Amino acid sequence: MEATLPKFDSIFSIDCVIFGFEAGELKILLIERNEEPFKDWLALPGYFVEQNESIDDGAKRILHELTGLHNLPIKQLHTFGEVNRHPQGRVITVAYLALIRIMGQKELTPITHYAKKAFWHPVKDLPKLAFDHTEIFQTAFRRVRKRLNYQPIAFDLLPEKFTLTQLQSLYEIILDKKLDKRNFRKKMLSYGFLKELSEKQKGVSYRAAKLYKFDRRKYNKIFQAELAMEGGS
Amino acid sequence: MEATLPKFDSIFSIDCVIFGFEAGELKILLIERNEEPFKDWLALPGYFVEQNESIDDGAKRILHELTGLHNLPIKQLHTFGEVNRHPQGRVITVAYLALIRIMGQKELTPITHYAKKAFWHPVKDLPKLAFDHTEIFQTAFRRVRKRLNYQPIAFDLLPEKFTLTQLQSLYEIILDKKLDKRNFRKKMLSYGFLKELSEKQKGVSYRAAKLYKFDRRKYNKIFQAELAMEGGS
DNA sequence: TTTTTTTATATTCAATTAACACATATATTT
DNA sequence: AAATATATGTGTTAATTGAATATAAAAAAA
Repeated sequence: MEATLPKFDSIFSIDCVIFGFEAGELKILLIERNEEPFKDWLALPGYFVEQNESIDDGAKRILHELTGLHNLPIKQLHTFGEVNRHPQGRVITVAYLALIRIMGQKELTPITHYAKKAFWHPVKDLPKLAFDHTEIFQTAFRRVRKRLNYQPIAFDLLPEKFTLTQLQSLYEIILDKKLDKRNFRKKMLSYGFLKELSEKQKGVSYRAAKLYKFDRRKYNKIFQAELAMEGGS
Repeated sequence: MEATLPKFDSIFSIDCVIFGFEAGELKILLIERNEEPFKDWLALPGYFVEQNESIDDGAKRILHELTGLHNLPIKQLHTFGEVNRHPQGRVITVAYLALIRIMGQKELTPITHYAKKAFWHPVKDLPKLAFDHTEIFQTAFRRVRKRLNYQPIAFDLLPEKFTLTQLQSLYEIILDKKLDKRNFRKKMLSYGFLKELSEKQKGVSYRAAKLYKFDRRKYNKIFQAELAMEGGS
């Protein structure tokens, strides 16, 4: 566990691209490295996989150790295997992706000393990252952008209760284009998986908007019905 | 290169799911293994990556060595990293996927002795494969099925000149459902990337159908135009 | 009470998709 | 040469979805 590479056994690593949404901005989780190479650089949270853990388990462990966050719903993104992507030797990294809700400002506290700190950084104006992490991030962002069109991933980023305007603005940020308010609301509501609450937004200096919740149970029903229709055999 | 695992350095492997279409059937490339473990079993073409090659390059090399096929247009599919997926130790495998045209019955001839032979096997009635290769195949097939709906991958499988009926039946096989002939043809032709040839089908004992070609240049034009429209910024 | 700001809502038109049946061409058989 | 068998090739309508567009109502602040 020192700054040099371990012997050339099981040189797989994991790197995680974790998206969050806070203060109207899309952000990702970064760490400041405390180890060579790229000491003091910003990087995606990542480290080596142990021999006795699956890569999925390893990804969860590493993320926890570097950020203090537990058991995030990560999914595999892509594996990066260029020969010289790591300056000290051959390291193949499996990138993982998650979209999560940034909770109240709980501090992110690395448990290991490989990271000096962990923090949320806006996706806009991302600095140059260690290794090929900029490329990994871009792959992740492209994936998210595509997936937003056919999966309900926006609700993983929003607070539990949200207004339609907040939802729309998240779509606009990720897709990087303006959407028509009337059509957006009509379409979203037509799916039938948004539950209108009796509560309203608070603390705004203008007309308060209704709050909504994402009803995952209903979504699954609808989605499974579709699958069954298309599935055949 | 013996039957035991190499020392525990660089234990990444590659496995390839290569789809083809022949005699009206969807098939994949299999090898018969000539090495323990799983000697004599059927398996996806796969082997270990060298330390000095990228995983993409490794995949091409391995596929060539095991089947004699050159430079296939493979793309990464998914990485499988369960701890016990290989009985002799920790091996993480990166699966690759390609869809190709099965040429005239050129023999598939393994160059290495790791495989006794390589051959096309129908996707229907696939036997139990070595390692977790059945699971890898299923992941690949699901991916192909989804992708068929928004990518022109059918033309990678068909011969250069094909009839609309052949095209439709390939769709029906992959999606495992019947499609309406009139709607299918109307839609396909409406895209504008199919080029009608003056030739006709030969050797059939009924009215011969027109032959078509996929015009990739036109497809790219259309597709890029769409991307530009959606892309924003 | 007036102003400011944002929420909330409907209609029309165009485009796409889904459902549906029969005449024509060609090779084969008689 | 005529009849038969088989797959090709084609259009219309109805239903659904997507795109475009403007204004009144609610709430807080001045």
